[in-house]
Amino acid sequence: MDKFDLKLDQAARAAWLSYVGGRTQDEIASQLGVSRPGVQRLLALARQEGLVKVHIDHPLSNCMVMSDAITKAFGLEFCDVVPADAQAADSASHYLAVAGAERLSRYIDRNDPLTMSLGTGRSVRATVEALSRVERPQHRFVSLVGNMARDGSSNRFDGVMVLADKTGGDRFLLPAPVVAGSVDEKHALLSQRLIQAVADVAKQAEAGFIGIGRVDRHATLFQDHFISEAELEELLELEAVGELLGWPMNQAGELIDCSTSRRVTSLPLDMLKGQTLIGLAGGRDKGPAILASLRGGWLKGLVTDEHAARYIVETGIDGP
Amino acid sequence: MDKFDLKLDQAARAAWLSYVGGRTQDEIASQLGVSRPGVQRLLALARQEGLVKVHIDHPLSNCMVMSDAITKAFGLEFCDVVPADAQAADSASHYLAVAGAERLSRYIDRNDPLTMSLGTGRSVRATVEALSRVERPQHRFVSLVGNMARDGSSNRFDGVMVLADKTGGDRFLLPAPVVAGSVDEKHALLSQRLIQAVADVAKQAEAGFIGIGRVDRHATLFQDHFISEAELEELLELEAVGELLGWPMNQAGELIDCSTSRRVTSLPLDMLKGQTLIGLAGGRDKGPAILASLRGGWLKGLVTDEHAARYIVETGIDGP
DNA sequence: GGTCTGTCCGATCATTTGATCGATCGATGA
DNA sequence: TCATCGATCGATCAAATGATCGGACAGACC
Repeated sequence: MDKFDLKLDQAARAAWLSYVGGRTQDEIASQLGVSRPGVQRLLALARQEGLVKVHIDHPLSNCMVMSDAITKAFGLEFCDVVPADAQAADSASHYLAVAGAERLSRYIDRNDPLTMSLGTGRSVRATVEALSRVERPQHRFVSLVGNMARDGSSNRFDGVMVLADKTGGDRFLLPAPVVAGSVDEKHALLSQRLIQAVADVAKQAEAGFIGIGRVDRHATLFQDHFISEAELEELLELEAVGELLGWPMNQAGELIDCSTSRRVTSLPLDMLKGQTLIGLAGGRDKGPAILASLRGGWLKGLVTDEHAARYIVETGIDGP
Repeated sequence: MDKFDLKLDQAARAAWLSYVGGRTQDEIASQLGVSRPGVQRLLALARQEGLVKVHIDHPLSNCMVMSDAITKAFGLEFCDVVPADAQAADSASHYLAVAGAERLSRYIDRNDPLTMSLGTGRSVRATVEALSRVERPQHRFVSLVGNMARDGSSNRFDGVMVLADKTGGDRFLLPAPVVAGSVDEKHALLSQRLIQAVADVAKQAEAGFIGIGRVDRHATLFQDHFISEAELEELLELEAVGELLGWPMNQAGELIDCSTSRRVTSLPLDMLKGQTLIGLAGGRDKGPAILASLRGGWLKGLVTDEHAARYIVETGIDGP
């Protein structure tokens, strides 16, 4: 045992010289009188035994911890967690938008022609608005969700519109309401050549940025009158907690089949499993919805904030 | 400034991914959307700004033994001994600074308003520079030593300045030279309202971090022209071996009364006996000075290095 | 409006680090 | 005393890192 302690002592010394002193392993080797690989082993030992404690002294380090945990737990390609701003609740959505825009611009900046799909929602809208103007007429942007209200008016501020305006790219809108009036209407809509053409383009998209909706009294779907109060009640009855592109899902992320979901005109989520779907949502209230989306494995990337991330980590990843 | 903060944010992210997450710079680059050299620069920035804190969590048995011996022998509250580095004497002061900063941050991190006093010297300066930035505007930092040179210029990089900048706390500087030109000038200075006000704040400090100066040909006091060659000779004649805040003392730690010491404007050491004075100094050459300070009982804590510690243990504590 | 300067960015190369594998030394048992 | 097993050590190579350089962009000044 004494031998091991001696080694640990030397390991600690090597760690000091390396991490605090910034010496190279060669220098440490000559100082401690061992070979360079020997120093290597000492350092490995020091790390393994937990002698080396690294602390990043910045508020973001919290976010990084959670981001890492979420990425690993749900097999994402990335997860951006923006810091919560205690004194300015309204700016939280702005942070989200900036972070989202940064991800988005990674795709847009490319010169090769690109097809990108977009969902709807405040987050998506804010994200594209936060994007800076670049000339990319070769790109194509396509809606994954109908952008018409029930009264036939079309949302002028659809994400696709703004994005196409900013880049000069082509736009493909889905001229349909999010939720059709009846199953028959839905089938009628979906059989239209125009809509099928848009759907075809959407299938070719290599990535999609979509919002994540909660399903409760404050649901966007309900507040924006895409679904009626009775329909909301039915969804709640069936334990829906969130929705992606209008498709409701339960806590486990399983799609819910019901009278409402049968009338949703958006592209089926199954069809999009091949492409990189990126969720944008923040706020503790959205936590359950985001967690459901992650559990269902629908997303490849997530941009969220500290509040939601904390909910997800605490609720979704505590068990082993 | 906003731009700089954003950069720092990203630097923190990069540092986290690199040091905590163990990713390679390539992975970080693709994750943050910058080039690899970009990551490199971010990491350099993070280190430079002190975002990265490394702590080696192992008591080196050698250091530990001496630390214990010194703590007991001189009735200290603590004694930190950092490992020595054979080559590269310059980095030794960095080790000291890291250890000192760790002690210092124990005080600073507190939320209740705090008054701390600081001496001058390279060690103190390095220590505050190694401290990470924290927002603590409620704290007050006060000089124990005049921070003006004889030509009237004031050291912009006084420890108090840097510390106040880093925390946003209040600063109280002593607008006086360390050693006045004459006894009359000293009294004139000390009777100034302004200086008395600063002294009053200093008396309220609950802890002070001060350097320990040697008195010989390489004395800081002499090299920085705070005292003349003739004055140095006089001090050596009187067997001065060290000084605290400019107050010279002999081997036994007794203050020396002489033409020089009568002109020192710093706060009297007696007045500070109530507060926790913590000495920062390392290197075998500083051994005698440190030992004298300990023997005089002026210090409650010590941060030193292996060299000085060995000198102290061998010279000062050999008899039982 | 043009040019100039300073700053920032990314390609390239030298250095450092991490990992593998064969060799050597020591311990143990016949 | 010798053989064998095991552990540790150091040579070598691939990967990762740090540093330098040339070029491009933005802002300022003329």
